[in-house]
Amino acid sequence: MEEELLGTFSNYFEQPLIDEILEEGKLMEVPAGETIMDIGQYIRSIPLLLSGAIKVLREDDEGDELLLYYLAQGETCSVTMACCMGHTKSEIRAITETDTKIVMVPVQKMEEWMAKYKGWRNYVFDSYQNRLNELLQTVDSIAFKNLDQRLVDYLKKKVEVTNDNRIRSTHQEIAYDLHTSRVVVSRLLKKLEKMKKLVLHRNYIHVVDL
Amino acid sequence: MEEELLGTFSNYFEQPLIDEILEEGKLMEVPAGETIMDIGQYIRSIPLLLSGAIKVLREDDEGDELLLYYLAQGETCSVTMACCMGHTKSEIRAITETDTKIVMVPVQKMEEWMAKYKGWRNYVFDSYQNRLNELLQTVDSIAFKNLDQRLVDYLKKKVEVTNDNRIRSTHQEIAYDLHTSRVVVSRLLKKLEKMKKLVLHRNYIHVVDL
DNA sequence: ATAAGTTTGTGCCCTTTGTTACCGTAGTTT
DNA sequence: AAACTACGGTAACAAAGGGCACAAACTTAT
Repeated sequence: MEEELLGTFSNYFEQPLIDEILEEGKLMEVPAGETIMDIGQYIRSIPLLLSGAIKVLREDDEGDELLLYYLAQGETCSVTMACCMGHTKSEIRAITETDTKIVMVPVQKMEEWMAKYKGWRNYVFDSYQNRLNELLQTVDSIAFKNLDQRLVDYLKKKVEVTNDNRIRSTHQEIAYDLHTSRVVVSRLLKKLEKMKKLVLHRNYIHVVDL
Repeated sequence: MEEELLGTFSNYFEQPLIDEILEEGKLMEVPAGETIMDIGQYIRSIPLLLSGAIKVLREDDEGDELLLYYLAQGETCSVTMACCMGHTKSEIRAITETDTKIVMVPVQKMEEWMAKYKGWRNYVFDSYQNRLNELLQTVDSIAFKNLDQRLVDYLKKKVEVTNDNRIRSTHQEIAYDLHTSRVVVSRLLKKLEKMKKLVLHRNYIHVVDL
């Protein structure tokens, strides 16, 4: 685990901090598709993502979902951090998009390191900044763009994050992420196929050029 | 200024910090309707809101706007802070909604106090948390609600923030904030009037019961 | 092989929201 | 008073997206 920590975070973290993380953090290997955090849960540790990708989503009272953003290697979920610090319940759900390796750090340590390590402070702040910017982009996307464009953006992001130009999702799953209906997604995908941007198959989509 | 600072922030800030703010901060009194921060600007100081309210909005490339949230007394704009810390340009526009009193604190001090004062750290974190949550609510609102409900929420919030149940806006201004057209706003407002929830007048709306 | 379930394609219609156009009213300027 | 401007009301139409129904293609279980 040390090499991975070093490789991913060494530009942020000083050696004593790395040592503490090794000591206090708990390494988890999670397969794709697992819910590692859910709405309404209390959170006692925060995740540092060593490898893989995690999707973060929001749900309303009626169970309607919306993808907020993906977390990639070296990132952490600030919304979760915010919940930790405020000792409130989680506002979001996090699901592994690919197989992942995660270090879980207990909240108390996180607060302690805040005063103790400049590298940690910087990391936490940069994370907040990144998350805020991602959220702003999400807002832009749903406020200013139409579904065609949102779908294209979604597919691009998915290819990037999974590092695979075959998207292994059903139309229904995509519809949930974009908070729309399966019929609409099928329609738009067909349109993209006619434009030669992708090829549709059962259970996966081959992205050619978006 | 000291009394106002104390009144607003004394639950967060220790006395030496208050003293430093008094020394380093610059008090500004800004009338309603002024743009105090604009998209693309570099930011050299962050605002602490002593009194009044500020509206924070986002704009896309085509100049379409969307209200993100309001800042109230004792709050600060985390998106701005994030820009400061990352030394990037502002992602948002901030306009005074009412007459306001603001203390502007230079970025360097803010970073310095981060290591020095626990109260400041807590304040900054709570701010981030509040902003993230507000942004999540904004996302919920545009993703899951229809315009009727968004308009009602908007009017409620406006009454709360200005502490005035006469909303002094034209339909066009409301349309800009909600990122829709004037005609649509007029239509929905008329519907609300028929439901006895408000009374329409030229240049202002008398909110009765939403 | 057959049945049952899942996934996708598609036509039709409805609701919500956006657009255009035009009018009346109030206030302002000349 | 006439002309102009900003604001709001409304009708008619357009576009985007959602819902329903059903068929076809494919997969899995029996």
